[in-house]
Amino acid sequence: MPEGHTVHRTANHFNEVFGGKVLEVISPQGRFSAGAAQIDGLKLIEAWAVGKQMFLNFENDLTLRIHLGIYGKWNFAKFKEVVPEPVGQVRVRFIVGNQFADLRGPTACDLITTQEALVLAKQLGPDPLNPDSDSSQESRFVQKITTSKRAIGLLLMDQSVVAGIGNVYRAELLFRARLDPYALGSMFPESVIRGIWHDAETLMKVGVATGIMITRDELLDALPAKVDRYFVYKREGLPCRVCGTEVSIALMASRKLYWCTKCQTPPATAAKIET
DNA sequence: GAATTATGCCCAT
DNA sequence: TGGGCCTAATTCC
Repeated sequence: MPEGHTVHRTANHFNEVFGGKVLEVISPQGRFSAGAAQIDGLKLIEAWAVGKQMFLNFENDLTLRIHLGIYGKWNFAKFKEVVPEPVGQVRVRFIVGNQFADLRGPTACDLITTQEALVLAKQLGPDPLNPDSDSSQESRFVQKITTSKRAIGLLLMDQSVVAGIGNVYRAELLFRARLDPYALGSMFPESVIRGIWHDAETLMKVGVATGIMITRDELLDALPAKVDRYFVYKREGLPCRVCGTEVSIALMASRKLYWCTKCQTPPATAAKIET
């Protein structure tokens, strides 16, 4: 389920299982054979993530950049005697001791220099899951949103505005703030946008900790059911959990947008007059 | 067993 | 705006 929290969680897991160790790297599927050969037998220095991309720094300044896209998945497992045969299309397999990780269907799996990886990471927007001491990430986010004439629903999906939010968090963050996805960034007072940033931090940290996107506070203590877990995401035609109005669906930049037309409104009139 | 769908993003037009 | 990528799970006959 690749929104940013999943990628950070995977990076953490990689550091725990494979960090500082010499990896065996192969491409059972064959599509990454040349790349695998270049890092096979090298030590993994560190795994790190920005937004939806994960970076694996190896010795000799080589970094593997992985983006799961919409299909990509990781599978981590242990084995007893012999590594099990790969199931399905395994692009890359990492093996250390009696543990392995299989990567299937990534959009991107490229070997680049560590320097190139740093440049790429810098081009991404602020990431609510990469903490900073001086709130500069929050400031960047607020600046980008409040100076834009694009809809807030588009801005939250733009990885150069904020890195790591996807379709689920977009829908749920906007509902929690009771904001109309079509309202333009420049219509919002800074305080409201700061609120979204902090809510994103909160929700995505829960996502990293649990591996599940929990966006309704009452579900925090119970393992939520797999389906119909959210406020509005994938709930088109069902009653809004707050007001009972049918949840709406529309395409926004060819992605499905879910929202409640009654609960979610443009920013307050007072704020609009100011701008 | 076939068709549809997906939490993403690139590119061409 | 629409097609392509690329894989597995779910839904539809």
